[in-house]
Amino acid sequence: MVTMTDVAHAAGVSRATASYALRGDARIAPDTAERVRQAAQRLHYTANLSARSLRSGRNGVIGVAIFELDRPYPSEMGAAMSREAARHGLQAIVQQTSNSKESEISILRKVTSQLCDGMIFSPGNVNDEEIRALSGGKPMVLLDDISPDPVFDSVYTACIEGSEAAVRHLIDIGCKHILIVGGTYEDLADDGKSAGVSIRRMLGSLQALEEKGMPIDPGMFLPLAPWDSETARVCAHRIVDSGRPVDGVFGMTDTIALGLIRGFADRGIRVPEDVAVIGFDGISEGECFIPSLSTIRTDLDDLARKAMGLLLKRIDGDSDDAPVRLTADYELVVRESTRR
Amino acid sequence: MVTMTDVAHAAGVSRATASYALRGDARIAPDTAERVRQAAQRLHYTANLSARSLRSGRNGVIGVAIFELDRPYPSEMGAAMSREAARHGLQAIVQQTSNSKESEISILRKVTSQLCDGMIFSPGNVNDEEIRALSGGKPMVLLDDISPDPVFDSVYTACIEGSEAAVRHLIDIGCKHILIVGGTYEDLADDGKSAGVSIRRMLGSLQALEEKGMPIDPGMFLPLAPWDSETARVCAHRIVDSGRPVDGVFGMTDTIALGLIRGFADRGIRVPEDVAVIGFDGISEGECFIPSLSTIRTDLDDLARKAMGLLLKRIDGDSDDAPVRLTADYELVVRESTRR
DNA sequence: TTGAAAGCGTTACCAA
DNA sequence: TTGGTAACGCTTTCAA
Repeated sequence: MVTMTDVAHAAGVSRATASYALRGDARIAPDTAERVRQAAQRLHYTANLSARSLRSGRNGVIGVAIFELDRPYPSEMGAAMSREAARHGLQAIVQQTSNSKESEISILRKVTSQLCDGMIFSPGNVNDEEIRALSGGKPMVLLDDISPDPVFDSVYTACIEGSEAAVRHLIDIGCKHILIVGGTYEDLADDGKSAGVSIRRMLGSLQALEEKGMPIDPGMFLPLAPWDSETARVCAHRIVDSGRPVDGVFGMTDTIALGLIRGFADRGIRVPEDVAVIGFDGISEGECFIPSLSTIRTDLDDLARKAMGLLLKRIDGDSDDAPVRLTADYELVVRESTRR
Repeated sequence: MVTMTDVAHAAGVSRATASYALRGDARIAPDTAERVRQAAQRLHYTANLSARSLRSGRNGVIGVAIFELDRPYPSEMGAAMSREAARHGLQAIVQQTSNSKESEISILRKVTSQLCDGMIFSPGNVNDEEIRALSGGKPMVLLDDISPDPVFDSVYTACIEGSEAAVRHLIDIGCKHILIVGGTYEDLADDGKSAGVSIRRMLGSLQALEEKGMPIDPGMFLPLAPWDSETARVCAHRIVDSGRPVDGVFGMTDTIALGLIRGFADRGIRVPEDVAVIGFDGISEGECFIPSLSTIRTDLDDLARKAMGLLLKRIDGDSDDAPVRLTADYELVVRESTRR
């Protein structure tokens, strides 16, 4: 391994000079700096990030923790974060929490442990207080934080407005018998404030129904666990087999919506002719599907920009303000699954 | 930030003793060790990985570099690697190379830079020599390395055998006019040895055709760049519009195959009734698609197990052997897209 | 404009 | 069984 000492030696300067030269400090004479750079290149020198981090507390690495790497939405989000980090000359490292508390804790420790300068984190099973204790004061931005009084900056998906737009769209194209898949009406009652994604998507749906003067019936809300396409597929079978009238469905994620369409197809129900289906997220899988999926697309580039912006501000110490909450842009994307 | 010194102080022992105690060294008296552990827990101590890495050269982190985080196959692979790392008590960090040389180099530098103990790397635009120069002697396992004389251990997808199985399956179900999408026949000629994924998938396809005594025509092989579903969709349009007879298609990746099916649907061509379609990879998206996609599924758990096994052997210094090459298991999965 | 030297938090050697 | 101490490679202050 070639170290800074080697480079300094090869260039005939001290370690300090080499360090300054390589980071472009103005105090070093141009020709000295050039000599050092040449030596570094010749020796294939790369800075030891552990040493740098240990000494200066910074290493240019941003941690991104998402639920599952093998699901489209979180992984597209991780990709957006990586791109955004690169735009700032930083390197993102992505870790999956597997939606387990143990794993979330282990990842949070890594932040404390100086693996990265800060972290963007999707909390699942761990609350703000636990995060604070584990973060050791390192900057952190949360995604869709459900804490009632926040400790960290957070960026939200536009669950309420987006779901409202989704259900409004179903009503606008003439749906009379709408189903919302992903949560139950009962959950709405006991949870006034600490509203998770599922609750907020129900709230938005309700707003659209009320606004349009549609009848509201608790039976319109169907729970689903886990939120995956196979479960949704089975759910669609049950909907059809129950014989209840349905002409529009809002799946709380695209993955759910695609599973529903697949389940309807299994029973000979056509989308959009018999039932219109709309999802939420905007994963790229929906574009290629047959029929292509209408959805509320979260602008992941905007989400990444906002999250990274907040994080970098904290990292640079420019801000000691109270926690900030931002919401990512979204857009209604109308495709074949609701076109009629 | 609470350090080992704080813990040692709180437990009334020296730093050295605290260090040994926390890592369960047998030399420390049980009650001393317990006292140290209690203190560490009470103070929310977490080891500084940078310091550990700097001193001992190890920090329990494994790097995984994949092309794109937002494509199903690489991200499912990243997930498999993360699970496998966790099974060994290690933490995987995933980085995307965005298939750019600059980015691959920047990531390789991170290995050298002690961010992780070793790396699993999908080389795209960087050759073995460059990797060796940049890796600074750190252990590395490559995926589908195309180098003629390898420097590193490598794990391969079963491109040749898998593609052979795919095309054989098309022939078995009665296809007479087969197309292979993802590479051109001309590429086969100049590239005898350093065979990339595309070339190897063509070679396997050819073997099946020969074995079954089917006529071979260079026009059967259609290039595609980039390998994504939108491009494949357009390709399907062109196939249909050309009017050539086709009753079976092998898409070199599932993403290609799904795009082809979508493109056929755009032109009213039914899969599998008019054209049977099979892909390669086994991404979960194919299960839910309409029709569900037949494919050669790479066993990603097996791939991860083999790659991690090789890497850990090198990290532990158990092996100074010549580079090892292993191949991941695969399986033919027959679904609706070739069922008739 | 450059160099010497002091640490950052940890581990590992050696001595007690 | 424990403690002192010297590194690991880098950055940064202070002097020259």
